[in-house]
Amino acid sequence: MIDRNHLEILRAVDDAGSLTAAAETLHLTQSALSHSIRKLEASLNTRLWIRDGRRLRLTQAGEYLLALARRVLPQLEHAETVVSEIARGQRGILRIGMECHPCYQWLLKVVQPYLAQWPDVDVDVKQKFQFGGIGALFGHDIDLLVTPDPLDRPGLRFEPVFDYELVLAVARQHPLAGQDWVGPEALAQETLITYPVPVERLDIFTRFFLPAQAGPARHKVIETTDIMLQMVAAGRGVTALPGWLVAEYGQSLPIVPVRLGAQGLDKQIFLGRREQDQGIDYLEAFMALARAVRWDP
Amino acid sequence: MIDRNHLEILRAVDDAGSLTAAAETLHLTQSALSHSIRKLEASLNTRLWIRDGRRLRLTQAGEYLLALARRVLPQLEHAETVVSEIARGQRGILRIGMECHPCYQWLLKVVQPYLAQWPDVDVDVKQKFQFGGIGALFGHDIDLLVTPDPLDRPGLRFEPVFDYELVLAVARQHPLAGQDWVGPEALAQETLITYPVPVERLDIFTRFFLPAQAGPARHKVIETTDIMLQMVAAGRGVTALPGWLVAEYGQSLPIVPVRLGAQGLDKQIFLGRREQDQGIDYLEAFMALARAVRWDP
DNA sequence: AGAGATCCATGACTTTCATTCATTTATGGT
DNA sequence: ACCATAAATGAATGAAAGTCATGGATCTCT
Repeated sequence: MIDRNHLEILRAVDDAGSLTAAAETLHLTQSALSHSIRKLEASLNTRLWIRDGRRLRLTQAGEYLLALARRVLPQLEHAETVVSEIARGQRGILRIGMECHPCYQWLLKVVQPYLAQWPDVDVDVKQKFQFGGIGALFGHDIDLLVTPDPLDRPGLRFEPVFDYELVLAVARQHPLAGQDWVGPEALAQETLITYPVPVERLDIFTRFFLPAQAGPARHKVIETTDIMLQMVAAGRGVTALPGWLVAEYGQSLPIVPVRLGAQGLDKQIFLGRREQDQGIDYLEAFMALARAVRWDP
Repeated sequence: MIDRNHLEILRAVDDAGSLTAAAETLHLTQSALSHSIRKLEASLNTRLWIRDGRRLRLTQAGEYLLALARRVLPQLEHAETVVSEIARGQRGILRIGMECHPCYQWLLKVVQPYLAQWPDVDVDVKQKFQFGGIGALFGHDIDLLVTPDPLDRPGLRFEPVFDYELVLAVARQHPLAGQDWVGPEALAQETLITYPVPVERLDIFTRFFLPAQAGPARHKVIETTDIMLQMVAAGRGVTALPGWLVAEYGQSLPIVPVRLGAQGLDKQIFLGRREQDQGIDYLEAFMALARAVRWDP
């Protein structure tokens, strides 16, 4: 059984040139080393050194193990520093879950400076969850959840990270483009484009159409924000998105925002995490950055 | 201090799924493992597992160490089998020293079947020695020495591996080509080509020219046998080489052998090794093969 | 809800093993 | 021949790893 000790001795003896000198560097007595190597040789059933005069020379088996030591020991030593970094929260993998399609744009704005600040932390973003975002948080599949629905459960903590208004994005030459706001009935002849999620999780339905017992003429689903807004710009439909996002895309595409209802649809995005993770530096740092980032100037 | 034990435990717990099951496979009690991991965690100042219900889940630090274990443990295990192979003389590096230029051709004929027979033994051939071939043997720079001079020293053993005749190689159309043999004075007008070694180590001088107080007209040195014989074939000189070697090259080049002196110059090549190396399988095997190989049909 | 089974944690104790101390043996240099 | 230096050895010791017995927590099944 080759133990770390043994590799350590192999290396020290080779570096120091003699048992006595190696014992010094290992803060042991020469006797201890002599006993150790004798025992190791016995367990391997091989000589690793042969006495040549009053110095030791490695046998071929010894040479082989020395090479192993020089290969393996640095890995173990490095692992110790890495573990201590992880322990102090200075290194790790931050796995972020997303339950809110347009938030991806926002997340990018946080992750970018974050990665620069924490070079030893890897960020991983997941979007599909077998048991929902909360389940993923509980099951330790993710460490942070970006969601519009802060389901308050013991063991979890949700915190709003930004407020925004959900607006209707329409093409610039669309008849509705000039209006201050639109009501549900004004969209009765329109095509509504949304992300492919259940209607009960779309605020445009739950808070806009349903209360008025109204609905759009057609409903199409599209996966990506870019294509979605290309469609809107082409006059092929309208969609509900965060105001800041529409404003941003408005700079490159002929689309404009229109308020939904007289008061507008206000929303909040929350960042959820496990209570027990409190105190992990790189996680706290992400929260702080998330709160700080402004998304529309 | 991360020890092999610890990695072993990390892996076993992950494989078995629980402490209790891992204890089984490691032939330890569950209690022993519990104590061990507790101590390891204390020494690293980090939790590696967190209790999740009645099962253990790895923390990030734990995951990292598990990855380390899966990387490092197989190396240690493999090393153990390699060492035992080396111990049984079934694996190693055979370092052969050469003090005899033309022997290289012969060596190739031995090494070729040897490598096939001993796939786990590497062969290394060295030709330059700071303190001579004997010194290299004593200094463990080489394990075998191929030499024409068996310097008998305590601790070393030399064994003749083949006898041959040193002959003069001349171009086929050379005036001497038809003769049964040549005397020293017959070469008084010739150019002699040799390897670049001191004259006192060239038999053609020590045993042929010097006793007759004669010598060649010119003496050129060339490193390689191939070029040397190209020169001879081109009529640019003559050279002294093993008969079997000249015969072999004679098949592709217009060169022929001529006996040196009426009786010819007989030589022997020896293989030397350290006495203490007796019993090393792959070394003995090389000796046996060396004795067995026939070099001229 | 309760009983039983399963799993991990813990403390006291025992055993094993690494380490030290004191000495001997071997080897080189002067 | 003598001294300095290096490794080996054996007995003694102490720390670390292991066991045993037990308790607490959690999950499952009825």
